[in-house]
Amino acid sequence: MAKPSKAGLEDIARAAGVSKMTVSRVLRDAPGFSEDTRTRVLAEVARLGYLPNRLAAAFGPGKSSTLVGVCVPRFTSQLFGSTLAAINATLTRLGYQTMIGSHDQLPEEEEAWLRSLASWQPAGVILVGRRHTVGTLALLRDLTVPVVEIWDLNTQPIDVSVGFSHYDNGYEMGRHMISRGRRRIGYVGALAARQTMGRTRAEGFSAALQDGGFPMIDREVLHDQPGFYAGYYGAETLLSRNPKLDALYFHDDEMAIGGMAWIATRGLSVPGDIGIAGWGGMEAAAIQPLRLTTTVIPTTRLGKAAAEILVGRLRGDPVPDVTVIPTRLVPGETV
Amino acid sequence: MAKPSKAGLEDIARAAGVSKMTVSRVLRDAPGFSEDTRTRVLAEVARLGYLPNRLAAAFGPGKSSTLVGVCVPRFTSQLFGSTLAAINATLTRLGYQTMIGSHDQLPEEEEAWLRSLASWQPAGVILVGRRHTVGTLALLRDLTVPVVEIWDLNTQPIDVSVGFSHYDNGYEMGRHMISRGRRRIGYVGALAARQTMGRTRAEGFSAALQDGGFPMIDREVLHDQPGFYAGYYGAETLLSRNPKLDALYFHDDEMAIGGMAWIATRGLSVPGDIGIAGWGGMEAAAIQPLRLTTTVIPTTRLGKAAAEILVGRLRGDPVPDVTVIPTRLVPGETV
DNA sequence: CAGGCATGCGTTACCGGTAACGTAGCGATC
DNA sequence: GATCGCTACGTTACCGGTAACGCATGCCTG
Repeated sequence: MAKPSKAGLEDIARAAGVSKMTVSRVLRDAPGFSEDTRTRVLAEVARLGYLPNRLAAAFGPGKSSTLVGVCVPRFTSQLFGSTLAAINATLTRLGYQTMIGSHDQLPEEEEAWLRSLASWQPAGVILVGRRHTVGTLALLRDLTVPVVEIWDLNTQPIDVSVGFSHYDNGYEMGRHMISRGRRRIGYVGALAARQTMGRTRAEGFSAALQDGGFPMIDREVLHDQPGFYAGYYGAETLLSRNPKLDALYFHDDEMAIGGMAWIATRGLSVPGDIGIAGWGGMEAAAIQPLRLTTTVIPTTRLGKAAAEILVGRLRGDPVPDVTVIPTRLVPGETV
Repeated sequence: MAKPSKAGLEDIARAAGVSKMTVSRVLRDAPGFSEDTRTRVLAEVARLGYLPNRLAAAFGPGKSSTLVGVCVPRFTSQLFGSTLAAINATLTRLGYQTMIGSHDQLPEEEEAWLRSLASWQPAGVILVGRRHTVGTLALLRDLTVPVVEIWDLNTQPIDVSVGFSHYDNGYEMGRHMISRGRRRIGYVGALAARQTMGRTRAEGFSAALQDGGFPMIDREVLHDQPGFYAGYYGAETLLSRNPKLDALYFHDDEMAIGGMAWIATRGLSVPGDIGIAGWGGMEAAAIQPLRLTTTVIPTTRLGKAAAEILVGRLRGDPVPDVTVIPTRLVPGETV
């Protein structure tokens, strides 16, 4: 009751009549102790309310860190949020702790975060995206720990990659639109100044339109963060400039819904006058009068897989370099 | 170029012709060195690409940790996400690192997270909410570090509190509805099994209706996570049971928007047939045809304030025990 | 000019675990 | 019965920083 958190290995050892090292072995389940000793030690651990000091464990030359760094673009996205939740839950369940950061789609911020993380001697790193600065690559090389690049599949990963191809996502949606008879197609994006994965989707989308014989008519990429209002405003800008467009592909579902809201104010009909597609499979689409045509991303599955693969690497298990998490284009009623 | 990350204080010391301790003093800007020495040391630090080992720094008896634990209910909420982003950005700017966790509105999960955090010897803790297990309280007492409770204002905080009163938020909205002539009022909530702050708002709301002479007619609190679809379904359930309700207060804006979507499918008009109010000031409300009546929460300001107050406590500055972040009821066109 | 004190360092010990190594006791083997 | 090898521990050193302390040197003051 006095000061439970102050008890260290030494205290347990004294109380159990063994050495520090034996207590350490019991707690880590390392070989070298009898069943009898184990029982005595665990009893004292419970009685004294021993709390391990991971700092000390991760510090020594053996460096048995249980710390994993995770860096996402931002905290305010539903998709990144649920991926993060899955990663965090899985790593916690497997006995690891996460140190989470965000980089706002700026590679330099990612490097700054990684530099800060490195000073905590992490056991592994999970990064969203595959575009990194040379400084980041050098730091990762020096760290010599497993690195999992997620979300945007990297076929030549630094270490291992888990995700899917944004290019293919865009390409698939482009083909889908053409197959539905759309001919005058536009694109509405966000975060124009950043190297987003939405840009990669737009490239795939554009290529599909080109290959299908109906090249993209126009695009509007805002500087804002993606979101409902950005979609609303983007649709307004693009359709005012090009009223004859018969389909729009948006950066994501929220923007698509925002775009449909603007279209509704103009008295135009979806999909009659104009077809709409989003991306992500976000919850907001659930309450739309029409089911939104979109690409569903299994965020939880992706996060769980990423965490498990990282732990596999940490344990030395053989893991695949590249793990594809399949996405699904779900045709709705909007194209 | 060889192995920059391997350089330690010892290496810098040797290269600069001084002792480890002097290098340490220079880097921490602790008194006890000349300007000349400083220049030499910093030159070697830059040349050798020295990376500090925070593990070692936080480890010793001096325990100068720069680690701050932050625990939020979940990662997939826009409001918690933007608060988290503000906390993280502010702490990073001030030279701290964050270790983030989630507890899913379960006090036991918060305790488990805190136990895990404690083993990293953090310098401070930020918790969302003010309901904690006895185990959590005991751990916090043993840790003897600053604790900032945010979001839900605690007038008798463990250490310090930054936030606003959810009860008052609800009460204010109750009065507002009555002042707008609403008389048969209902409530739609979520996460029925958890001690959410939405429940506190509902209590304040109910009290205002009682005090105003028009007690709450009915309520529907779903077990689901709050979200568009929960709002849709909750409105359906409640209004099917009680078709004569003339106003609904929702757990948050997303649920309110979901509720309006269901109402639209029934051909009812907002605010003509039924008044709607949400909570949070979420972005989804921006694209609604009608401006949603809601309470706007300054999440960024709250997060920034919380982080700054924590750092103030860490530096020993005098900080207020209780900091109120004012929220704003914004009457829209839906009540 | 002795004494006091600030400045600018170096030396030592230590934090709490863990790797590496040493060793006592005991049964099995040749 | 001497050797071997295994089990179940104890001992020691060490990780990389920092607090505490020691100690010259130079300057100021009475």
